[in-house]
Amino acid sequence: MSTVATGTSPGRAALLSAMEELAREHGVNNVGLREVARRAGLSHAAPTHYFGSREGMIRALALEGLSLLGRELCAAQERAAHLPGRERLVADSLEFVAFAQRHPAHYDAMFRTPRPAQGDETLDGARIAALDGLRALVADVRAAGDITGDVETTFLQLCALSHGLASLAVDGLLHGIEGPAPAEDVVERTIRAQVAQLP
Amino acid sequence: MSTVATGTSPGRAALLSAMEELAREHGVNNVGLREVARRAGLSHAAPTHYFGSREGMIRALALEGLSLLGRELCAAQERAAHLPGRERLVADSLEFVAFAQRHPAHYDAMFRTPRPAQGDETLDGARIAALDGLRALVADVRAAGDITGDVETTFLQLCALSHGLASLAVDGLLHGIEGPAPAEDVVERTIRAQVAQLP
DNA sequence: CACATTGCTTTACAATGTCAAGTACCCCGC
DNA sequence: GCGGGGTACTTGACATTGTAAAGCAATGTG
Repeated sequence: MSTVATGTSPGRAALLSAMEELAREHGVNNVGLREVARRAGLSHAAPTHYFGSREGMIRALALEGLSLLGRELCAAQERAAHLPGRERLVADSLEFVAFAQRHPAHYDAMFRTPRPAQGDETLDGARIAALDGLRALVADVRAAGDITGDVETTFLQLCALSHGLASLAVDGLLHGIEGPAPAEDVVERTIRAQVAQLP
Repeated sequence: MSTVATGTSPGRAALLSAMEELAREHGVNNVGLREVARRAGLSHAAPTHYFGSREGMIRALALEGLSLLGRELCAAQERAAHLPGRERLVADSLEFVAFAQRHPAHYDAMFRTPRPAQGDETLDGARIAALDGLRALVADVRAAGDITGDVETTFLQLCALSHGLASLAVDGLLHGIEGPAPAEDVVERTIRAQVAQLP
């Protein structure tokens, strides 16, 4: 073969998980192809073989993370299905932030890999799909009469707030902006206030 | 000299502005010390001389950006001083997002340079200082009786929402999440809705 | 048995970040 | 007017990186 290889294979999976470990430690843009290969016990060119380039490898991590996020948001929704409408919004938003903290490397690759990697439509599609559960939830809760605001506006408010909080939390910036309270409490308080204010 | 050099000097300024150009084009973590030096017309080691390391150079860009942001948020506040309380909150939040779009390289360095660079207290201090105007504004507007919610919570809501929107906008992700409406309209609509909902 | 595909490896190269030393210039005390 | 010390760099070297090209064993497939 000349370029990028098949979908799954033990080597590929080993590389991805090695990359995740390293990105967790050093930040996603400080991981080297060769270091990843070393940790996975393969030759230095194995990552290029599977992912085509450094950027391709990050992209692969992003795709993996997006499908994970989609599943976990749905799972959280099911767990919260019996709660009142607004509580379901709180639960899903909290789960979003918690996901970012649990999988910081994936999260970086998914939503925080600046400039390049723009205009990749399968990546864009995966992002939309991952968030579609949340969008549908907002529509449901509105249909049930628990909130009355415009669905798209409400959805974006929740997305942007959650993404903002998640980014600050993952980068350890919350303590810089807010006081020294534990990050999780600050996040929960803010999201709760937000959802309570929704019209 | 052995390590990092003085505060200002023509070379240093040239390097910083070369870096800003390059970071705008390729994203902040794809700029190379040597490329910056080339564009500034200096030798490949000039950046190391001034900033000590690659990380130090990004840090310098962050500090520059933070002082800029602080000034511009204050300027926006003065321009909006005659408006009703909530409109002043809208104006300052919008200015925050607009700043990120006007100075994407600085913004990345300031708020979106993951993992390392954590626990740098002069950077943390500069971040707090840059946002202090907004925090004070929230307190003012509340003191005037235009809003009633807790100052810290309201402040964090606005910060996180603005940061989230700014990040999405800068990364070109808004079109992926929201429809194809121009980013600026989406941002304005969302921020306006948010401020209107504040208790 | 020929042949393509998969799953890598080896070799090679240009470019990068960083370190150690060197150089040209300016100012200040003597 | 001259030596010494700082400033503002440069030059040279080195280990390491991302990427490209070619190769090679094993595994199907006709």
